[in-house]
Amino acid sequence: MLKYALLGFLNYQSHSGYDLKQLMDVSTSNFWHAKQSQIYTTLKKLELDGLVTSHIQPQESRPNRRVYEITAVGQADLREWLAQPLMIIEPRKETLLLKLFFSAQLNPQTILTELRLQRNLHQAELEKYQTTTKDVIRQFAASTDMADDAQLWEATRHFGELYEEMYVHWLDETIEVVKGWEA
Amino acid sequence: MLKYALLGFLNYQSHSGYDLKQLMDVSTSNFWHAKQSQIYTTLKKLELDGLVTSHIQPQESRPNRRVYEITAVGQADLREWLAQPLMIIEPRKETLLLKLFFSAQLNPQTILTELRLQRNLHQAELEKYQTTTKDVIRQFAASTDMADDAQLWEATRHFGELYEEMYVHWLDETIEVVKGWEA
DNA sequence: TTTTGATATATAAATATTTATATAAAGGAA
DNA sequence: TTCCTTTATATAAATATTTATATATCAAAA
Repeated sequence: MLKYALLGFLNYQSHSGYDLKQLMDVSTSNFWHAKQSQIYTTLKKLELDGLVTSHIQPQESRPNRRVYEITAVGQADLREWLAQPLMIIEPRKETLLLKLFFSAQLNPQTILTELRLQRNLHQAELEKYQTTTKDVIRQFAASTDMADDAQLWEATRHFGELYEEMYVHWLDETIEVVKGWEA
Repeated sequence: MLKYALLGFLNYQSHSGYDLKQLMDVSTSNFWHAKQSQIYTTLKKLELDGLVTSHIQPQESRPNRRVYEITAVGQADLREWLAQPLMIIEPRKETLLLKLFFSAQLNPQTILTELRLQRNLHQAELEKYQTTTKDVIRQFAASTDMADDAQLWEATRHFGELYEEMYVHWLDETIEVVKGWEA
């Protein structure tokens, strides 16, 4: 699926692998992420498959960049994927829940330490969505004529906010449950 | 990480690969899932590593079962993993959000069809957590003396409920945003 | 009587992802 | 002047996961 994340960005404009990693880290990391190595190898494969082309862009005082652009075939592939409705619920993987599920034998203090640590992390993440991320999208929306794009990006940001709000709420509840064991 | 899901179940009692697949499907699928093939190959690897042992249990009128039990080494490994607090936020992957992020050029009707389809799926999933899943855990809690386990399982069930509630709410909101484009 | 579904295990092949490492140059900090 | 960070690409190796296929038996349904 990284394939479509890369094609999606390249459909706006050409980018190097390095660019694409930065873009994903600041925009899609809420719902899609990838390591640098996977991005480079996937771009290579996309080029082999004719969905993108690349050329070297020489630079002074910096290493040369390999810039990728999407082909007509790549655009068609992307459009087809986007138009095809997703018919299933994406299965989640949540390590914290897996650990908690098997933690009844553990010292309650050990569980509480973990839950409180996670609460801090998720609270910070929530605040990031409510401030930094929100501002970035607001400024972007004001500076371009891509109003529809900005509205969809805001929708994905809001998902992040609602998710972290829910998560913090659930952690608070679950902390209370485990606290009850100590009495 | 499937490793720890399997060790977690085997720490309660011995199971075959087939059992473990059924167990995961009805209990952890909310936050951890695996295909049958991955379960069988992972069990084989756990045995090689000395974390579990196995023996053939002959059956009449059914194929023989290979039953796995956890070793002392396996128990120690599991306990260490459980006691080690998770220090990061698990990165998510949500295909629907990835598609939405790149969908501004699409016909609004195409987006709305997908969002409404997803709304139905998530609403059904929400109701499953609120009824079937809740009952299963309630009955389990009433029938055993594993009160702490039951409370943690209920916590993971409630996560599923809160998540789907949030998801349906977000879909409703997002549907309204895209509806606004048609006017 | 044939097919379907449930019970059961196993492996091959492909794909996806992570971890680790190598290279290289500029600029700023210590 | 040495070290650290940022910019930039690339590959090897390991791990994780999915898809597909094969085999075998019994019971119930069509």
